[in-house]
Amino acid sequence: MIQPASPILAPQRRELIRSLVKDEGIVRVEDLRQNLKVSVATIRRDLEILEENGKLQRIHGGAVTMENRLEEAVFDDKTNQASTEKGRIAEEACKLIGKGDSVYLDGGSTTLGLARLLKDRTDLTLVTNSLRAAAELADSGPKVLLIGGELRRISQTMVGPLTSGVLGQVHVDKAFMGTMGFCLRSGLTTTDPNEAYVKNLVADQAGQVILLADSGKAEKVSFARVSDWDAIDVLVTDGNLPKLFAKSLRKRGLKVLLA
Amino acid sequence: MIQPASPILAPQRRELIRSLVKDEGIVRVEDLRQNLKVSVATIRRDLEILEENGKLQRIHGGAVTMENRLEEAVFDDKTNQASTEKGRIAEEACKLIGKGDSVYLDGGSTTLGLARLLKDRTDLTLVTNSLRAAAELADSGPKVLLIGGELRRISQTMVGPLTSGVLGQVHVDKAFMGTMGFCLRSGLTTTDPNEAYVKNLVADQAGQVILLADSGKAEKVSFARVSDWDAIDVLVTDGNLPKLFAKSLRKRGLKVLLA
DNA sequence: GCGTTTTTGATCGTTTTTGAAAGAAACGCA
DNA sequence: TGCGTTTCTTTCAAAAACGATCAAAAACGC
Repeated sequence: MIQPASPILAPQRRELIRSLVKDEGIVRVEDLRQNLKVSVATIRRDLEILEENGKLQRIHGGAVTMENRLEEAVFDDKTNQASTEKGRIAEEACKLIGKGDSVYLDGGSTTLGLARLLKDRTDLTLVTNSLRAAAELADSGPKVLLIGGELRRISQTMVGPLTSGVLGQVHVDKAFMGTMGFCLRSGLTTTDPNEAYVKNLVADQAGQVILLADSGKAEKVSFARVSDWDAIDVLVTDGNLPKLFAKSLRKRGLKVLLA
Repeated sequence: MIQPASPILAPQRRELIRSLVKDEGIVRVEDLRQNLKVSVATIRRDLEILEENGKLQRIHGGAVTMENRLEEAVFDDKTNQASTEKGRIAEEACKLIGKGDSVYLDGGSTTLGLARLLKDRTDLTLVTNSLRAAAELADSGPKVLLIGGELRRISQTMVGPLTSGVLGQVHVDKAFMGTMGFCLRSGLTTTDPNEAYVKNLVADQAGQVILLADSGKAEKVSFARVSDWDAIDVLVTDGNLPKLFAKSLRKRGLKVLLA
């Protein structure tokens, strides 16, 4: 049966606009009016609602995706200061994730970069203690499990003994860890003992432990000891790592990947 | 759609609507009226029933599948909607919190309002399954513990059996719970069984269980049963709650506060 | 068959959505 | 900067959809 131009329901129309913005990156009010056969007033109202819901960002004459916001671009640069290196490390790490894997994602900027690469990986199960990683994947992506625990404000991660509650009940194939410093003698260190506690718990039970750290962290030692090198299976870092350092780690049985 | 000469039975019609919504993703009241040859009043009643049974989600002019329901649109509408009432409810609830208390904060818009009022309460320990509540208190406020668990995207809460890991290790003086519907006969109900599971765990071990719900939720029944009224100690709602309702609850031993 | 309960359709007042119009603000260009 | 044009916000009224209520119709049990 052919419908004589059956009108579209309001929520359906808004969903249409939302996906259009997502696909095109930008839409114009006038285009929407012609395509959707409603008045500009209605279009504007729709955009207003969608903006309130955080689905898009209105601009003069139309709307753009949240990602396209200038503001956000600035912000992203900040988090990725050494963004080229950290981004490359994240991309390299991403290649290590197989289909259907269950992975743990530690807190930190490098691992956060990895989280951004997983938005389409609905095949994965992701365990994390990072609120930012969870926020990054809030709308789509893998199944997300958060470990509980005390919120450490500065890093926006969950730490401390309570984390054992959930961590004791799950297993991950691969754990991607961050660190504040790594050193041949002292192993891995971080600033907060509670944070270290979690990293240890994870490392203990993960099938494979993969450390993501830019070369700037090499030979840096922080306050809280996390673990020795034998807890680590793979190190993904950048090409500026001293060759002797890499060689020494490889002799200890680690796989060292330079992004 | 082909019509039998004889009228069809009501349950048969509803099943038809249900499968239509499932297939099409969206249906319009007017279309249903024409195809089913019944009045709009009947269609509306059918949709109402199907919605109560969790089979679909009503929207202005029709209905959509539960999967299609415009995610945050639903949630955010709620945060804005009766915001004055919810704000008052939150303020009233806030008065119940004593110095140094440990409190649990459930997910939902009303409890989120309460979270906003706690930014200066550094004396508290707050346990929550809500990422939004945690985000609200990300910079300052009480000590925050998050329970772990699977991330439920639509509500941005952690749900499911894994939550028992942390919840088993903590005790809270007061638990502030939200709900999708509360009803004298059916008690408390919500949309997701995993969500209900968490609410139950919390209610079981909290010193005092305080339900925050605007009167619009009264006599609404959702899909997943949470608990009976005897699990609740205090109900904080608004003045629009039918007096008989309040009276009946008080008779059952609940404290009913009208904000 | 008859009284009762359930279902249905109609009506009315209310809420939501929509489109139009007028003044304000932003933009492009000289 | 100033000016014309486009776009935006605000406001209002019409239209569509809604919930509540009531009476008629149908289904039901005995």
